[in-house]
Amino acid sequence: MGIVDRRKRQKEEVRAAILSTSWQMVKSEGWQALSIRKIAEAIEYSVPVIYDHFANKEAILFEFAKEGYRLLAAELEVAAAKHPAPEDQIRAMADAYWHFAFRNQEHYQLMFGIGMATCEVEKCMPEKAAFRDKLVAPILTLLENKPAATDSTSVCLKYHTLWSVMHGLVSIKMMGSSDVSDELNKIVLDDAVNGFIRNLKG
Amino acid sequence: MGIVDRRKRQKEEVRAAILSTSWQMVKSEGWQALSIRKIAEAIEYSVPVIYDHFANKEAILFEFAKEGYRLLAAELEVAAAKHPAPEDQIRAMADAYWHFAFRNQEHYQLMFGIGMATCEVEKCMPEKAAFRDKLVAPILTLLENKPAATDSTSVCLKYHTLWSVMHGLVSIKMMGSSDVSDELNKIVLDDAVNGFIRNLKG
DNA sequence: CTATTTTTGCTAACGCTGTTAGGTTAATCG
DNA sequence: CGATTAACCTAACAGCGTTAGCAAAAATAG
Repeated sequence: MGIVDRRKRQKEEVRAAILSTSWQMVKSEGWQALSIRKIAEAIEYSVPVIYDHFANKEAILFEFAKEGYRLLAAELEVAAAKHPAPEDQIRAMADAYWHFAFRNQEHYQLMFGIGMATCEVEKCMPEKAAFRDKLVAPILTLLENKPAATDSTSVCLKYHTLWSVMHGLVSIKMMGSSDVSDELNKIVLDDAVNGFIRNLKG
Repeated sequence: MGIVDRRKRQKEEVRAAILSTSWQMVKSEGWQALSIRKIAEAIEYSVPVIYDHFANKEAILFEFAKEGYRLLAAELEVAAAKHPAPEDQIRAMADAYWHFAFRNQEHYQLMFGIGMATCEVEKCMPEKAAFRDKLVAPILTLLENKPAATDSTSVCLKYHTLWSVMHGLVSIKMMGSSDVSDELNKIVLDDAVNGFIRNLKG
């Protein structure tokens, strides 16, 4: 039954071509410029073929958001692995988060920038949970040293605070409404993260 | 010369009708659903008339972003005026910011949510400067008690940190990817703001 | 009061967009 | 070989922002 295998393989190739072409477009012209018709032309297929692989345009962009979460989680992993102390892990991860955001602006915007129909993201996007776990780990370790604060609300609370600080800074810088230099922005992040850690230790 | 006056008045009325119709649409269907053609139909004019009042669709939305900044600045003003101590002012303003964001989601999204072509916003949007000044004031007061830290970079840095925390939290909640209850979110904000103030006092 | 100019508003089009109904061709299976 | 199924395309629908060019109405000038 090699025939059906080849068919599947060929279909997979078309799908991959759609994604790779799409990504090129997103990278070079922004996600708003992505157009089904342009994709079709680039892959040398007619328009409806694309709908055999993706429900609609958003589904294509959604794929990149998922990829973004995978990439980010991997980079956080690497950053944390370089340090034994949880506070250093948090600092390193904040650093990694910051750099990820600006080295992968398109990914970042697709992950967080647009409403994205938001079908309760965590449900249809397990990728996001992995990212969260990476951040939660060192917070948990730090809170364990401080008894009576390891309950899940505290951890959840602190994780949310940390993420907010990072995301707030990134998105403010990204929307360009910040007339502030890159260095200063990095200092702001470090300052905020240090404040967070101090607050965490009590 | 009453004639030219009436003309101006009538033109102003059309402009106002465009804005009011647009705002209704944005409120009820989201800013992405705003359509020049639908506006034209609602105000019972033909499509090109709208372009006599606004350069393009974005210019209409831009108007609401500006309005948002005016509203926000006013609410921050009121919140701060209720407290003499700068740290309480910061807390009150964070609270006001939080509530503004969710009572005025459409405004908020237009202010910060979209790239908005971002023509160096502060330049073509003096409204934003007023908002910033409101946040900066109590920070400045607090830093004055702590000598050798009143330089403008510090103030700018702290303002950015505070704004980031607030905006990060708001936008994470707004994108709906947060499975966290409202109360907890509010606690996170208070926690973060308290951490910020503690860090500020040194 | 007529003639000219200015303002005002419209129709119709251009060139896009996402999405889908329906038919045709090619390949596979019985 | 004939029937079935999968692949694929053409063409259209219904919308979008934007603009060129023209008609009508109003205001001004002679």
